[in-house]
Amino acid sequence: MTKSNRSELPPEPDFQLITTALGIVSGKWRLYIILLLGEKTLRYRQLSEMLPGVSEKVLASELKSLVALGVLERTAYAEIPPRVEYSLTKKGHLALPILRKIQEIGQIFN
Amino acid sequence: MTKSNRSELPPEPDFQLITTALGIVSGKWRLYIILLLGEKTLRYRQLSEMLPGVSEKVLASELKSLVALGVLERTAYAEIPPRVEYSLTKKGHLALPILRKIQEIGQIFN
DNA sequence: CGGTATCCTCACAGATACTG
DNA sequence: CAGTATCTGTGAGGATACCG
Repeated sequence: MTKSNRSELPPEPDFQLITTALGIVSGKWRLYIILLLGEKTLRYRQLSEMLPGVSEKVLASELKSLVALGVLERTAYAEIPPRVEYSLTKKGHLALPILRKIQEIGQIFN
Repeated sequence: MTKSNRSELPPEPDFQLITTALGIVSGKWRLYIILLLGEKTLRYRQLSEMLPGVSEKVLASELKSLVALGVLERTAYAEIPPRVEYSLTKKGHLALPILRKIQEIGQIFN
């Protein structure tokens, strides 16, 4: 009774949900990558240039993980030279508003 | 011009904010600890029992870090046996709604 | 009760060189 | 251009024993 709770979170923290969520965002570059792709689709090289300091290996493996998690979508075009674009999936877009909000936490504690 | 943007986030991701935010939540038990204390003040032993699987050392060091970051408050009572209570600071309470929302990301990707 | 003090280990971030 | 392959180190996280 009381009222419907169709999309509300339980009042108590849920360890499973937290673990899943942290699996998405934890990693020095992940959140940044997702937020960049939340604005527009980008090519690998563009991402690499927008993230000075990240090594090729780390960027590639983070992208691969995020694709596997269903956050990002990878589109390869059969051209020469090769072109690969990364964008958010539907789920990624669903999560985007919350992911953006995480930056507000940074504002509070800066 | 346009409209006021007193508390809005910039459209582009801010690496500094993201880094600060991740420094708060990243860590296997941190978010869980914060959300538990978001509901009520708890003693060390209570936290320890609500987090089966966390070792004494890890719990103590996570609590210490969160206190240092300004998320938690530690109150020790000069009693025997000793009593120590942990609660959210003002900043912690400010961040709480966003921190709770992070669980929704888990719902999306489960 | 509320922690330290030690010791361990292994996953993962990073640098660099190379390839389809 | 868009990645792999390989090697390396660092530190978060953990197990256990002990202390004020």
